[in-house]
Amino acid sequence: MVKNLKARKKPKPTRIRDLEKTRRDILDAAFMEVFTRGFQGVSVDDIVKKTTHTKGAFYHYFPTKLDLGYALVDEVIKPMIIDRWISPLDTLQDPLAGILNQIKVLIDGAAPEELQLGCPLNNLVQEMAPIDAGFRDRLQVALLLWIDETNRHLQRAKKAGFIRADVDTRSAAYFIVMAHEGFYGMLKGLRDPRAFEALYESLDRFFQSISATPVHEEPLGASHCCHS
Amino acid sequence: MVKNLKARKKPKPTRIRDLEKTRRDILDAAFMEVFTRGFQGVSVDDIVKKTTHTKGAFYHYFPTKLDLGYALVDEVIKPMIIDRWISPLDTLQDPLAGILNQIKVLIDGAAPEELQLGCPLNNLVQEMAPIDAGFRDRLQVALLLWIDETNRHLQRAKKAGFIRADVDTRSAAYFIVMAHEGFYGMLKGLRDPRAFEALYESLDRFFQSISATPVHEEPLGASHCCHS
DNA sequence: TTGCTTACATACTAAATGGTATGTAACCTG
DNA sequence: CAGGTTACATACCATTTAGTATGTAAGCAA
Repeated sequence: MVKNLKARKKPKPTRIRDLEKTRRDILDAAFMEVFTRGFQGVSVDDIVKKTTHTKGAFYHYFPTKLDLGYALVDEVIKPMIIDRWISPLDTLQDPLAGILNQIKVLIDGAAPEELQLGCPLNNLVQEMAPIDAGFRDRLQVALLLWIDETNRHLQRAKKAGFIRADVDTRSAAYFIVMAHEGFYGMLKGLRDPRAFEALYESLDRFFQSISATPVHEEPLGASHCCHS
Repeated sequence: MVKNLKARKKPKPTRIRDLEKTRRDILDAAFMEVFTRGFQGVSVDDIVKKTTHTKGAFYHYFPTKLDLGYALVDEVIKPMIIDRWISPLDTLQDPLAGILNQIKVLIDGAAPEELQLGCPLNNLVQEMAPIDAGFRDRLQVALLLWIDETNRHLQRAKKAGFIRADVDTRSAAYFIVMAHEGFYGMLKGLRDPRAFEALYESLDRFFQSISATPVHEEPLGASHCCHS
């Protein structure tokens, strides 16, 4: 009866089955489970238990568990990289300062227990890249996307005079992504908050070493260059 | 008969059962398996298949699979850290240059397929730290060991005048260990050899930024400081 | 309304998993 | 050499695992 009521309003108003949503539900639940316990650490049953759906739905959308993993990289993690680390820099004049700031914002905004889970991309790289070619290829694409987009911003910063002319922006982009991975990885291993300060300070020092403007808006101690 | 022959030579010459060796065999095989496929990715059966022993031997020495994992951290990985990253610096005047050099030596000396396996410590941190407290504690101890010992060398370098006086050696030690983890992690994800050069170049730049001697024996391009 | 297709739910299976029970030969102590 | 203990090997078990077979209701085209 409720059904009829709704059904008469519009031609296609009530969808008891929401195609997009079901798939997305499974994908989102899978992301959280895999993020917290690793791909090999969660079972398909674990994942569906976290949704309102069942195994039938799972295997309707994903032929195998591996295919779900691949979808996780392509449809959840890649957009997340863009969303968290690339897009926020779009409107900034100096992306270099923006990257450091973004790290601080995301670290400060995250719950401590979330921080200990590390970086979703890095987790999957460490766990799955050596043992599955499908993961390996997709994770490499995701990493290169991050590096390429970071490089784009660095080139822009270089043109604008924020980065010294002798700096190879691509190498720096590699390093920045590497630092992210190492940073989150260390936070995961050392639950010491002092780790954050130490790492942040050293990252800042590196950024200053490639920066054309020796002092940032927030100088950490004195200027680090040319005062021996 | 061979047995008798040997047995007469010394009081306890022939050991059909070698207590230490059996345990070590299992530990070594487990290390390689876990290193390549992850702790959750290998089964106890997998491990014993790689040895000449059986499941009975395994559970004689290790009460559970988790206990084996803990032993891996304490008895294999921790000594490996000292062996690979700390001891080689003992005889060097300038540990800073030594660290960079050691990275190069170990990377060059490793087979490409071994490099793609990443760092044994980092692998376990990423996989197991969030899901098991026993691993978490031991891995943290291992990381802090690495950081503390690195710091010791940096303090020595600072006293000897190789590191600038304003540098916080402990922060730098954190950063160096972080860079190792990130470095190996990236090499694992990006199988591009150019990644190594890019990362190495940026690492070198960071080291120069904390170094008191602006130019190393192998200057990468011109001096990076004070020539704007 | 009819009838076909899609989107799931339920029940099941074969294999793998961590762990145990039990047997047995090696080793030590007396 | 007798008797007990240690160091394993073998066979087994309960549970979990990815994946499948089958049932069924929703949605749609005619």
